[in-house]
Amino acid sequence: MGDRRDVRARILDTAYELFCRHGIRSVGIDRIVAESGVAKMSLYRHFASKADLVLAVLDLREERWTRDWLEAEIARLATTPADRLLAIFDAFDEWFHHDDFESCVFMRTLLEFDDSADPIHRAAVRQLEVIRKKIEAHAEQAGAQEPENTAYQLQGLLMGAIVSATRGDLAAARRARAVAELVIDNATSSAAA
Amino acid sequence: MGDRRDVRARILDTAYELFCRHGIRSVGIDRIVAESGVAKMSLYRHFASKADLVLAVLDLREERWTRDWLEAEIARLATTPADRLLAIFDAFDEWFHHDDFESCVFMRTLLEFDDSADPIHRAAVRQLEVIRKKIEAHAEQAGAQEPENTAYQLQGLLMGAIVSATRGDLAAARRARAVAELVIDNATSSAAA
DNA sequence: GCAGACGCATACAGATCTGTCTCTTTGACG
DNA sequence: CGTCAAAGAGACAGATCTGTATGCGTCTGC
Repeated sequence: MGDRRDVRARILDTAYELFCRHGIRSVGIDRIVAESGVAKMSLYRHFASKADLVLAVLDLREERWTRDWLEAEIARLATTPADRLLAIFDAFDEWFHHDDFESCVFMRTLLEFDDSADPIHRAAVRQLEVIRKKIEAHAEQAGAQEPENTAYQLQGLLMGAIVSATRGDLAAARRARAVAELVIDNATSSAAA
Repeated sequence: MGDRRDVRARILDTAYELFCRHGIRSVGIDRIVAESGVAKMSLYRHFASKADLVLAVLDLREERWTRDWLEAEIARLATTPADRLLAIFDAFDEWFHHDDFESCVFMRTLLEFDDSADPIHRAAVRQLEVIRKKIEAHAEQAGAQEPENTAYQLQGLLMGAIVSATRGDLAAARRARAVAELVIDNATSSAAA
């Protein structure tokens, strides 16, 4: 096999898929080993522990989902700053309609690890903050009066929509988008008053 | 001990506390047995399996939280139908500020059990629907044009706020309340237009 | 070619988990 | 008091989990 050099990548890819789809605790090391076609000792050579692997997967999720996918979708779907905020909801609508919609691993992990001192819990919190900061930057560019507050509100809408989509509501993003319009109008128009 | 007759209640109480606080998978039967001071065989005499106990806890949560607590708070905090919708957010604000805020076991369970055919997953979905139906009834009484849509939107706000509170945002309910005002105004005032 | 690192395979340790079995004790009721 | 069902206590089975140890093949750099 020529993939001698990217054993670490194979492990990480498999763990990424499994953790994102099924959560952390319900996926065992043995399953990751089996599905990645790798020796268990190779996994523990590259990652000190399961927790270490989880943290690596959360970072990879930031790279692939938050940075590469979400930002690209926002840029693709909208041009003006105000449209960009709404485009997040359009992107989520597409996401929810994917056949293999896997829900949000950050929220899943946050709820699964309830100890706020746990590094895994903290990593999930941090990843949600990364997303909120991106929303806040867009809100600022769109002229929101209180970008931080608006970002909190919009992210709340997004997270609620994810839970709704996870229980099978495919219209969740569109419904949330309608609310987001009200929020954005209110946050930007109060300047004119 | 005089609590010979309510062994089942002691088990259920302990499981309720532990499952609601820490989730399902991270709480083992042994811990429930130890903390309820009951013999393991007594637990399995009253509940066929752990899954059975989980379903009983979800039902108990509906009774205690959804029916007894939430409805009572709504009635206590508001009198008019429109105020009642907003009172949900006020109740959540108090809930989030409890020292022992335990997050939402329905959402936690929904995300923890990703198989939509699993009875536990389905029970969590059903419990969230029960809550949405209650919101819908209040929305109808408040004169919303599309009570179902409004209920979906308000519940999305509530669920997003819960995630936010779980990551430590104590202002989540107040922020969501401000958005809810926009939603309710929009849903009820479009009749006048 | 050869040393050493890397990967595969697999057995294993030790913990934990669900669920069962057995034995003893206790309490309710006739 | 005697009976019987329920509860307590704890060992146990079997599965699964994380993590380690070992032995063997293979590729790479020198």
